[in-house]
Amino acid sequence: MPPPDDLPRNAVLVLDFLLAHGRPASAYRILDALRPRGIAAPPTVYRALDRLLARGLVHRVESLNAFVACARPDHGEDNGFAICGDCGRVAEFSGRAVHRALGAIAAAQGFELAHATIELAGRCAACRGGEACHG
Amino acid sequence: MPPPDDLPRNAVLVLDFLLAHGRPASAYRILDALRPRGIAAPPTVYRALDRLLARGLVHRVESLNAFVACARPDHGEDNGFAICGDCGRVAEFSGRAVHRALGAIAAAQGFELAHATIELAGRCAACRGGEACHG
DNA sequence: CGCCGGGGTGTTATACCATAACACAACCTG
DNA sequence: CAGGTTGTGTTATGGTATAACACCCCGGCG
Repeated sequence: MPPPDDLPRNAVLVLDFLLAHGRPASAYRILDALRPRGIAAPPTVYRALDRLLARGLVHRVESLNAFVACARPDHGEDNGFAICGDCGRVAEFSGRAVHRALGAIAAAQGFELAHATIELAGRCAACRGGEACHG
Repeated sequence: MPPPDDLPRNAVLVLDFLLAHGRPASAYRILDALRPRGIAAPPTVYRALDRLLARGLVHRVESLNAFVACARPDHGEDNGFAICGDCGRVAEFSGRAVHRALGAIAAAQGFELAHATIELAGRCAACRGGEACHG
C-alpha cells in the first residue's frame, strides 16, 4: 500500500481542483481549469489522474466519462455512486450489502470478481425538495 | 410499451449483428461490420442503437463504451453484467437482491432512483477453467 | 392532383474522450 | 561520470458521440 502523501505537483493540482469542484469533472474540464496553472495538454491530466486513481483518492464515473474526488475517509474500493441528474453532484456509498449480493451472484456463475462498478442515476434529496441546488 | 417488432431496416441490421457477435461491440466496430451492408457513417449506427436501447433490446455497457444485445427473455431493466476481461463476453443477470439493496441505500439518502448501472469486471468460469475461450 | 408532414435515412463536419510515442530534466546511485 | 528511474512536456493520432442539414418515401387530405 502506497504512503498517503507524496504526490507529484500535477497530481496535487488535479486533486485540489476536484475537491474544490465538489462533483465529477471530465479530464478536459480539468485541463481547462488548470491551464492557468501551467497544465497544457491531455496526457498531463491523465497521468495525474492515473496516480490518483491508483491510490483511491479519485474515482472514475463510468457513466459520465468523468472523475470525482473520493468522498470516503476509508478509501474503500468498489464503492457506489448516486448521481443526481439535476445538480450533477454524486454521493458516494460503500454498500456492503450490495457487494455481498454481487459476490453471491458472481460465485453462482463461477465468475471471479475483480471489480464492481455501481452507479445510480436519479435525483438527490436536495433537488427533489427545493430549487436552490444548481449552485 | 412499444410493440415488439416493427424495427426499421438499420436497427434490424445492428441487432442481428450484435446477436451474432455474442459479446459487446463499440459503435464503430458495428459500423465497420455493417459497411458492406450499406451503413456508412456513425450517426446511422447511433440512431439504430438509440431505438434498440429504448426498447431494451440492446444495453449499453458503460465501462466498455460498448453495446450488447439483451440476453434476457424478460427484457428487465437495470440488469447487471459480469464482464470477462479475458474473452470479452458478458453474462447478464437480473440481480433482484442487488436492486433491493440499492433501493434501500437510495431511499436512506432520499435519492430518487431512476436507473442503476451494475457492471462486474473479472474472469468468467470458462476462462478460469481451461484455455480455449478466445474464439 | 398538389400540398404538407413525419419518420427514417444519408452526409459532412465537429466536439469530446483517451493514449502512443518521443524528448527532456531532475534525481539518485554505483 | 554512466546509467536507471520518475516526472514532465509536446505532438500527433485514434476512438467515441452528436449537431446540423438535406433528401426520400409515404400517407392524409383538401
